[in-house]
Amino acid sequence: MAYRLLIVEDSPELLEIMSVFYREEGAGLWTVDTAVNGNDALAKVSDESYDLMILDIMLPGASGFDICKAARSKSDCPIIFVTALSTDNFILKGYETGCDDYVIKPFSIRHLYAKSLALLKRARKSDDGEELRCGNISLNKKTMMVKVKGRPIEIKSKEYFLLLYLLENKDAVLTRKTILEHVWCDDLDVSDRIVDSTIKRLRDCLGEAAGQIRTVIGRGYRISEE
Amino acid sequence: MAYRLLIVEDSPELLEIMSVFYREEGAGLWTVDTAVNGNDALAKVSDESYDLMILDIMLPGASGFDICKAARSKSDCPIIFVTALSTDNFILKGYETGCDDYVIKPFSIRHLYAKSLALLKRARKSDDGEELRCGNISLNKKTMMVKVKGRPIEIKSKEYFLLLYLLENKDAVLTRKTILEHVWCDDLDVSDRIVDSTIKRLRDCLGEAAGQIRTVIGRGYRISEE
DNA sequence: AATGTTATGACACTGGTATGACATGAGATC
DNA sequence: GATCTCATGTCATACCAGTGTCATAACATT
Repeated sequence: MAYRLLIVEDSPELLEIMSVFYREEGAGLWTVDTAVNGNDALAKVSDESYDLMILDIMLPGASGFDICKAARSKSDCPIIFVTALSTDNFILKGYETGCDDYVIKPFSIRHLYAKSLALLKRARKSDDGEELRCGNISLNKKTMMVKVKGRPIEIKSKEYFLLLYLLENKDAVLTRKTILEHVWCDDLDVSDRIVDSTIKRLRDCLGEAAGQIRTVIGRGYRISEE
Repeated sequence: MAYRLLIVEDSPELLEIMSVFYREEGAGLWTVDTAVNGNDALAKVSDESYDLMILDIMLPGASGFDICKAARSKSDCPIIFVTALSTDNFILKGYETGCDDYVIKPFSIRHLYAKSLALLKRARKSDDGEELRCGNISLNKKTMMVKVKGRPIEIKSKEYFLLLYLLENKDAVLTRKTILEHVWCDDLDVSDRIVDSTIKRLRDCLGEAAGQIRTVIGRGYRISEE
């Protein structure tokens, strides 16, 4: 799954260099979209959604600051300003507008690329990709496949949703009550001993990874690595 | 609640400038801890837990890279390298080691400060808030996880709820009676010596942070920072 | 030194949890 | 529609960790 990148830069040469670099270096990691002026960029920002934006500040039409503001009103996608304006005031204005980083021209493209990866890594932590992992267990929300040590396993519906809920709250102790509310949300007139039974069945499914589901006596259950 | 910042820098003057700036500018936003050499820094990283680290690379003793690696093995706290080494190779090595940003000396401290805030903002998104902290102990009400110096510890149900009650009344002296009413609310026909036993077991769990729970003879117990 | 208070370790027991067998009911198959 | 099959909920039982009690040691206060 490629990350969507938007580069806004009014110098066509630099734009070309950057987009080629991101396309080549990542070997398909990035889908690069570009704009050469502020208004185009604004239109793209409002229409599309991106995983990372690299914005020049001085642009024909709207400025980089305007684009950043527009983007922020919609999402919190990481934003890097790339510009020749190196006075403290400009830089601080950039951060106030809500950017994540500020790179001054001339710059090393490898350096910029490394920054992009670091930023993406941190931003991705907060959003939920479709693959949840914990130790030897991985669950794909899209395909609803669960794997242990990379091998797919058979899993029934209730066990699947219980595992999903546990994984979405990795390391957290979940009480039977909370689990019931989230996994049996519709009919709450079941005994909360059902959680025990389902945990048992889930552990059976997980085989050697069963130990990752810990019982926390008096409080509930939690899933963790190792 | 203040954010814990670690600055590692072998030039005492620069270290002083930076720590003063963070303390003044944030007006209490930061608790600044410092180290002037690699080995001190390594010790601090393994003992304490921080919300942000600013690391010089060239240091007497262990290098900034070493410190970064050590920190990463334990937490994913944001890390900024600050150094005069500006060759591409060094910068890329920094990012490979897992830093979040790389600032080249000489640098603007306001710029660095703005970066710190941006990074903190992003890092905080991914963690699950509402943490009660007191000295080396932290308790997350949502995940029911208790950490000492940033390391999770095993804790049983009664001990957990006792610790929670103490932390919610940090620095206050709590009598056995009050504690019983709040932690054993349902069955009050227990002897109030049970509080002593549970305090003992809680102290055992807390290990080196056990001393934070003080006995106040004739009155009860209280929790405080050192 | 005497007295009251707390720490500590051993022990017993209770209540929460694991587990397997069984009941139920919704779909699938004929 | 009858039958089969499987997923899911319930229950009884056994087990054991967590919790409460107590006796004794250590400590604080007078």
